[in-house]
Amino acid sequence: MTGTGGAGLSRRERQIMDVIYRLGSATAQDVRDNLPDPPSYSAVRALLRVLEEKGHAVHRADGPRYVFLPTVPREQARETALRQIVRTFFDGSSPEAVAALLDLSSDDLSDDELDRLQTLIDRARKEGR
Amino acid sequence: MTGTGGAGLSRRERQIMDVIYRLGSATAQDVRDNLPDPPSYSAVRALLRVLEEKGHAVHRADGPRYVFLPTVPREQARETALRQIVRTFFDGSSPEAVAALLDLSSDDLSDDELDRLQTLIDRARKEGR
DNA sequence: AGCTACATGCTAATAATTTAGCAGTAAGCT
DNA sequence: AGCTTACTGCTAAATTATTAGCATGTAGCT
Repeated sequence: MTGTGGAGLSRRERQIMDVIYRLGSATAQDVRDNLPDPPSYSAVRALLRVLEEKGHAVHRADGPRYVFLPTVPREQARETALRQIVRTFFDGSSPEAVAALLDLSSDDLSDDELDRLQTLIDRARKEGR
Repeated sequence: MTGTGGAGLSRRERQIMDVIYRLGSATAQDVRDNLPDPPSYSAVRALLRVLEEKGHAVHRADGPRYVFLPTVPREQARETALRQIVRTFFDGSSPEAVAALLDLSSDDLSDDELDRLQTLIDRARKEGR
């Protein structure tokens, strides 16, 4: 296997996939508008073609333009991303990660959200025994 | 600005930084041992030199060899990483991310860990009012 | 002291990524 | 209909990233 290998995406490829995941779906123009240090429109399209060839994205025609979608569903991709972070930065301990995440945003947690987390913890407790 | 720009690291560079963060610190050999599709020892060292030039890592002499450390502390780096994921995959909602994280590992959460999370939630609740 | 093993620094070649430009086509408007 | 605008596909060039090799230095051992 050549190119970027099975291991990962190149810098731009990753940036583009991030945009697509963030927006859910995106046209070449959408992508360009959301890219740091955006290159030419042509460049973006070339990268999108590469991503399609590599199987990371697909497109659907929407009128005159293409809308790009990720092949790996968002939920699955984010799970992978979370696992990666937990492994790299939290010694594989997800509770540590949860703690950090709570810390990160304890300011803007609404009561509803706290209730929701409470429910999740209660559920985990039941399942655990 | 040239090179990888302010935006991010190349594929290998990121892989290497991940290893360093995971191990806390690492020699060139450590890095190589933990790299997917490991290239030659020389290649690893060249990359480490680049990472130093770009300011992402520093080294300290440990006897005859160099031990590499990240310049950005782990805690700060993981915060950045978490924010990035939350933004890309969870519409900026960290509670969603927490929920996914709990889901991801509800099986292997110990009672102690659950207690700890409970405490965190209680604390957030107090702070919020 | 001499040998071995394992480091490093540096350099140059190769491979991959990233980019922009040109030509063509369809939609929408006046 | 003719014009403008916004797309696409493709290709070729420039820039970056990635790699291996060679020369050299130092610690540790016999």
